[in-house]
Amino acid sequence: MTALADRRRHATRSRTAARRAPARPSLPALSRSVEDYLKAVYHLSDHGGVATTKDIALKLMVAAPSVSMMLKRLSALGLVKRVPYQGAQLTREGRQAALRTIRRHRVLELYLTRHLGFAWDTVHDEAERLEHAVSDLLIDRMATALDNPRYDPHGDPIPTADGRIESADLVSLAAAPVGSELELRQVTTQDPERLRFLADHGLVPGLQLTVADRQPFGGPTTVRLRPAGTRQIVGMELAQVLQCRTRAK
Amino acid sequence: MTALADRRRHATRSRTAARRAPARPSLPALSRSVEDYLKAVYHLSDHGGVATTKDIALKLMVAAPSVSMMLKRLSALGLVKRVPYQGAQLTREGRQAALRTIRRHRVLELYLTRHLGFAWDTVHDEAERLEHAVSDLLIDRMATALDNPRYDPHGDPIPTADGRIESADLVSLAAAPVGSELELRQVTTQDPERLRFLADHGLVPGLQLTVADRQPFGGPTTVRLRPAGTRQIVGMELAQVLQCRTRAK
DNA sequence: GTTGTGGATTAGTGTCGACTAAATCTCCTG
DNA sequence: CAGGAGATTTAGTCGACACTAATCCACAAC
Repeated sequence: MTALADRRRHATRSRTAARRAPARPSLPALSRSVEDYLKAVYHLSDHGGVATTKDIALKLMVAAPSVSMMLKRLSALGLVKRVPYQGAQLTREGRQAALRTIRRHRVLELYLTRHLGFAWDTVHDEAERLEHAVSDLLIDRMATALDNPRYDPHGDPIPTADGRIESADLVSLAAAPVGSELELRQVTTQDPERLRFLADHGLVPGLQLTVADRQPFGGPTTVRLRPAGTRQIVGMELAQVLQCRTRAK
Repeated sequence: MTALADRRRHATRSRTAARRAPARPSLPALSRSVEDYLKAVYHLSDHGGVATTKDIALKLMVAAPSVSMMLKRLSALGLVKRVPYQGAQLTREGRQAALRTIRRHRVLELYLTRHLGFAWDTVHDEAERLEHAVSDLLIDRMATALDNPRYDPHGDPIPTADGRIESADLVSLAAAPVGSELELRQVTTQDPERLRFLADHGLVPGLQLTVADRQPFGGPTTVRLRPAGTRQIVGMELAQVLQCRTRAK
């Protein structure tokens, strides 16, 4: 709970004593909806925070009351902890379930690009539908065919089959100081248009670059690409989406 | 209609004048359930017959009233023609939709066996779930990667992207006269145990064989395999599942 | 402290697709 | 041609998930 229930705990007016969730062994077969909600909560409460009803509703494009209802169900299933009017976080089980779905999604994305000729700006929607239908066995076969990859086409880390995920310490290109020598690691957008633009300009994970210049007041950033040495001007919105690792000088 | 509404047409007590279905252009995005029902009707009314409520219910493992309800909906959507208490057949549109789903299923089965190391007795369930989630684009990519195959791992013909399907004129091994020289073309079971047995004994599509002997009264059939010349005894139930083409002597 | 406002929840519905129980129809048989 | 068996449909529910409208809570601002 941590960030969730520190104060105003009494606001729950001691509600019906949280039912036991029977410690599911492994695969209770979650519905598509449940998986989507768990993913949303995972992404929104990413770094120790709390997912609010509104944010979940926006992300999943449903009305707020639908979220309230579903969070109540997920809470009864033992997949989230929530404090009414405050927000929700995943339990350990909920987190495992979310990571299983995310693993499926990311392995699928990579497989579609590597083995079936999809461009990186078109795989998201396909993976979004398939992630609810594939078996873990199929995902593992795909992962094997891909040589157990660690990152998807956008640079996001792929959770392992046993539910571990790498947490990288990255900095947005928009926040990196001028002069930084960086390696582009993740591209955190799914907008096809942006992705196509980025690919066209060589801005894909693995790229080595140096921050050459930045206009003040959120203006564009100029980066120098390695090894070619060409320069590229990246607008603010795009720079925010490019997550980088600082590289040894 | 043909076989459906020849007699007892008045049994419909002139019901509310069949609503217009608005001649959908191409892809109205059918639900998983609808696709399953269409497939069931397709398979059950295969050779000009009629699919009955009971048979559909058995095949889909649902209760009969669920089938009645759904057939009414499908009829309203213009996907089946039905005569109450008699049965249902697909319309042209329904048949196209069913073939689209079947194409997806069979391409998936073949892809899973050829490219991801699945055995032919394990692909059915996986394909059954995936067929409702994959895009036509993905299926076409898989088909291309497979070099536009004509048959799935069990020998069933794969419908083309524009909805044509090969109709083969096959005879069951159980019905082939002694002395026939045959090529095994299709294996019409999805039972994993049988499939494993068949594969273990080399009884897979493409096999050349000769009917050497048959016990009377539905007893086992003995076949001689080509080119090895070894003999194999096949029980009645299995023989019925092996569909063959007669081969030039 | 009261109060206003925006976010959250409850209340009440609707749809899809399943179910059981109770009619109803078809068609075979005597 | 009357009955009856079995298949089919109707009637009434239910659960999962969505919605809108109305109410409720939290928190910041006075």
